Amino acid sequence: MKRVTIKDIAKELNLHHSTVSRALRDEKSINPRTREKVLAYARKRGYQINRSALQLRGDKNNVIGIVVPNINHSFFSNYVSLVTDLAFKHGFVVSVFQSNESLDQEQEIIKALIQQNVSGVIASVSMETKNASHFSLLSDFHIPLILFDRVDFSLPVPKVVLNNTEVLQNTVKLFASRGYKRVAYLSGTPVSSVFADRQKGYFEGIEQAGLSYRHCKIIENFTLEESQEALNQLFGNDAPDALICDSHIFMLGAIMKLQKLGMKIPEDFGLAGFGSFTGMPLISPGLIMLKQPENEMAEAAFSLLIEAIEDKSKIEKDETILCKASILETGSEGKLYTQ
Amino acid sequence: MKRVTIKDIAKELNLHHSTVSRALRDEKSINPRTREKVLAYARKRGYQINRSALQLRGDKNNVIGIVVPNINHSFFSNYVSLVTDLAFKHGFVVSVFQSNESLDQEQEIIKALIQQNVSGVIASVSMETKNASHFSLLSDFHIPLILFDRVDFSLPVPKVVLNNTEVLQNTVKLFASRGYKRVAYLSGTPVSSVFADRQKGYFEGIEQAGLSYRHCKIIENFTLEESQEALNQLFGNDAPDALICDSHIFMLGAIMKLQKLGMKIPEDFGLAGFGSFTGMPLISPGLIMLKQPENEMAEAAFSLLIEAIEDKSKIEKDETILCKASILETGSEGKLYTQ
DNA sequence: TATTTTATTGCACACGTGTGCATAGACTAT
DNA sequence: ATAGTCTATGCACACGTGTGCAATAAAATA
Repeated sequence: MKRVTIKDIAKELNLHHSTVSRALRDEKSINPRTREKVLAYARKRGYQINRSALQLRGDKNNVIGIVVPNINHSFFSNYVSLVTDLAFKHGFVVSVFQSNESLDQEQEIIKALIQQNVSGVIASVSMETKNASHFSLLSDFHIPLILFDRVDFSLPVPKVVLNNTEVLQNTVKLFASRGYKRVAYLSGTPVSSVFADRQKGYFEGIEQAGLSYRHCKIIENFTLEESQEALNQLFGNDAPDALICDSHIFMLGAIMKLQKLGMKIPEDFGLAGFGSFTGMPLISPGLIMLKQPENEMAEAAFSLLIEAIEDKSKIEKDETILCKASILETGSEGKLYTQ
Repeated sequence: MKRVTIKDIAKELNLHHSTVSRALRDEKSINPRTREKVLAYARKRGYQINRSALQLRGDKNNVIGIVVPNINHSFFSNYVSLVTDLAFKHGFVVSVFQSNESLDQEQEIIKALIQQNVSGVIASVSMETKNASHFSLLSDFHIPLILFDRVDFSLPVPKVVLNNTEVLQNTVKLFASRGYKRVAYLSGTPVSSVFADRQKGYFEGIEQAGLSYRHCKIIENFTLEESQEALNQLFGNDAPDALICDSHIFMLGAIMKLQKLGMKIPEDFGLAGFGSFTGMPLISPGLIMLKQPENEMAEAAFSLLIEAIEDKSKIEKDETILCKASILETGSEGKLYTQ
């Protein structure tokens, strides 16, 4: 009734456990007859290797840690889903942690990752984390780390990020080229590298397009309520004629606001934004969708990690992979502006 | 530069490793002066316990396995998020697996869970899994299992499910009481317990309400395209005047269809469905939302698991916790029909 | 002072696995 | 027949931790 081990098999077959171990690993030094006997008995008893024992010997335990601010967020859940599949295909198992945007929890998570002896970590830092130096504890334990999307550029590790600055520049310029003059922006707190970079891009884009109107509203929590409040202020006086949103929730709020005002997209108003939900293209045509290449980003992060796990000398490789968002317009079929 | 172990600390302080172990665990038999010395040095060197070694001794490793069909699905991502937080608060770590609705992968996952020596598992079985007997392998290894949402009632383990049959009965009857005569249903394949139960409830509800119209369309893949195809057939001839949807995607398709037909909700047509997305209540008022008590379900599953982990005699307790969905109507404020 | 109790620490083992080395037996070649 | 090679298996150790028991020293009691 107990879990069967290599020693159990050895005792049963009157062999030494080392012989059984070798047989199970298909070592050439083992007599084929013996190997068959061992394999047959192991199968019969449902033997499963004990990875804790392996790990204790110094072998890798093939666990990858994934740290995200919140799993229940379409971007991150998709990303976790992709990495989980990639990992499983490569014989890894994932441990998932969410920081809930809290620095304290992030620190606890790092301890847990170390105690678990994970083979490597991919992390997106929390909003609260201005300084991600606690992540360097991982390198003290020789655990490779890849930063993803929300990164701290001061950490000397490989990173995968979106071309946030450029996308905002291009979106503003696209609007300008279409004749919109008053392009506003609903963003998140610039503590996060993502939003800081985008805000930089927004202002640069305004500059480059020769526009004068500039309104960037910061939204703390990505809820419909907060976005509507911000929209009311924005439309109160000095209203925009185009808007870029950092979240599909903001876009939803904007669509509703515009419906109330009786304004049509894109004739009366230009609307662009990151993220989408099922059917959004069909609810309102003429939307500019800023699409992150999620598969590409996940795959890049994963292969960087595998590389670092297999060759630890690369842990400190301070390389940044910049993935390009595409700018699409909803309609009968999505039109591609930038790849 | 190497990871510091108990033995390292012992050597440095001229103590036996067992003494250090006891000091770190705050055993009363240790001299307070010694303990302080050990703690100070451990802190200084950044000692972190090695859970693999612990686990090898037979102690629990505090890893919980979560198996879902797909992480990137709002219901499951929310559920994984909730369980992850609960687990972390209780000193557990989660390993997440997705079966991609594939039986093969599910079997691989079970092996991985056993090799990892997880303390317990919460699983939702895949669509492809008609017979979940492979899960019983876990019990051979004395690993507690809780089934969640998508369950196989033939397995003698604790389960947490929604009152699927009842909800569909009640929704049909609610529509009937409001004067709708032709209530249709868009569902998933009844291989899954969830949809089988709901379909049963639909037909029972029709029966109990004394209606004659009955149209239950099965949709294989929950995409907007497939749902629109089904809706076109449904509205082709013998059209319904009310519809119950198993997914917010179907609801979205229906809303768009109704807009095209110029029909208003709820005056001309009754629409109900499971799942929601941000802002749905504001897109169309008068919707009947069938809301799963996600927190309650996650908490129930988690506490069942903890119970089973702490007292293995309860592993085989074949108990089913039935959580009640609420039936809400969107509007200025959600109106509650059933708790 | 002799003896018993108490306080603190060390020793040895176990958990499951893999590997370098030694050993034993069988076969080959001179 | 003796030495040498090859084949197959056993032995012993290591990984990091915790615990029952033994041992030592110090303190308390008689």
